Amino acid sequence: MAYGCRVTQTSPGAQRPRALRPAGLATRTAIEDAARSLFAERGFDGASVRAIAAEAGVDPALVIRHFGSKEALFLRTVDTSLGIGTVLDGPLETLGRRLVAYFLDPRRPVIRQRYVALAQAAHHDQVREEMIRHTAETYVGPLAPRLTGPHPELRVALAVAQLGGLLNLLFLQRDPIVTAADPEVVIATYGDAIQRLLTPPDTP
Amino acid sequence: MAYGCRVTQTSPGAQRPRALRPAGLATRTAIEDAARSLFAERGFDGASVRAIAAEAGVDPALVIRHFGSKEALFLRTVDTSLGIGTVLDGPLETLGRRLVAYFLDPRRPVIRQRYVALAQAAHHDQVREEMIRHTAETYVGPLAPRLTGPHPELRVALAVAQLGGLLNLLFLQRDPIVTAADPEVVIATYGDAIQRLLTPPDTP
DNA sequence: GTGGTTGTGTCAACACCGTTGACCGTTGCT
DNA sequence: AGCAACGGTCAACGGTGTTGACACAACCAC
Repeated sequence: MAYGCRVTQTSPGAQRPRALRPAGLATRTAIEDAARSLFAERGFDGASVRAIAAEAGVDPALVIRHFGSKEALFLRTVDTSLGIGTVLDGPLETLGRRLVAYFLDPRRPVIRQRYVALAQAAHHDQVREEMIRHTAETYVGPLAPRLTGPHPELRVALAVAQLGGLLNLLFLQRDPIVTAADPEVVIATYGDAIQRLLTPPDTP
Repeated sequence: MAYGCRVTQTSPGAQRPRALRPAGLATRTAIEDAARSLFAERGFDGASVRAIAAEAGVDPALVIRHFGSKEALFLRTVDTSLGIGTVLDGPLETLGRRLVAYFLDPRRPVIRQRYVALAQAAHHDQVREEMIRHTAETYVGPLAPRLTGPHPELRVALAVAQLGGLLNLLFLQRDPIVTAADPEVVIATYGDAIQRLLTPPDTP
């Protein structure tokens, strides 16, 4: 009954070791680097734990030992925010187009990789919950108070849905029409449709 | 070099046997029924070939024998259209709201199941191509000619993207905000945003 | 009727997957 | 010195989709 820190009495989730030694930390980051690389390169399903372990030069079992599960490793490794960050800080009136422009920017090819990996992992519960949390924290929290008119939270959530729809068609489905279209036209057209959710025309 | 009908010379895809006998047809439909049921119930990943075979009362190998692969069985079994059909026939001016209303209708719980299964299978190439084909055939083809203004095909594709975004947030991510919201509000708000893509206000 | 072809079905196996338990050496604290 | 915990390896488990070898049944030509 009296044991160490590996497993506590009630929560099997808190299994990450505290006070790790230098060697442990080194291999941990090696595994994280390998995971980041392979998840981006091959997606969630395509990157096997064994391949990640091989890339990091360790035993597959050690990956699970350190991170608990492949899903947990993914969550600790892949940035679910896709690097949005400061885009949301600008003026609300042009946010629609700026959001679309950010994700369509060819100088950020990492976004596509991360989104594909994220979408593949989306039907695992922990990842799903993290995405919900991220939406609430990154989008709804900061944005809803700045909106006028009814149902601000819902309208932000719907704007996020609309944004996700574009990423889905563009990066996952690779729809030929949208892919071949002039990015500026997509930014203007789709951005304005998102804008309508954030600042409806009858709410000046 | 000279063999029967199982595999033709050039196309390895046409491997389904012709002129099947009654017994074969019966088990084929049994497998299809089991697959339809389990794919809807557990999704693409959750429904294993072995489970489908067990439900149909046959050997797992027979499933692959008959359909070539799990992916092919899925494509032959699940309706990728989600039953849209006649919704697109009505007046263009109210199509945005009608589309959203169709997918939010609680009398059609099958839609959610099929969408989840479809989304899980979406990163397999054949399924992806089928979805692109379906978008082109069901939405872009009939709708784009009815649109006025510039880039009609692109605007239809973007409307489809937007619609998919809602389904994604609602059925896959199960976002609490949208889930808890009044469906009528969602239909009005999101439907009007879609409508803006189809009939922009500056194109009367 | 006989033989060959072909569809139908079964069985065992392959290669791979995420994960776990048993085990061992090393580290660091007391 | 002793001991607990960490860092790591190994083999294995139960699961996956898929394949090849093989057996039986139905049809067709002779």
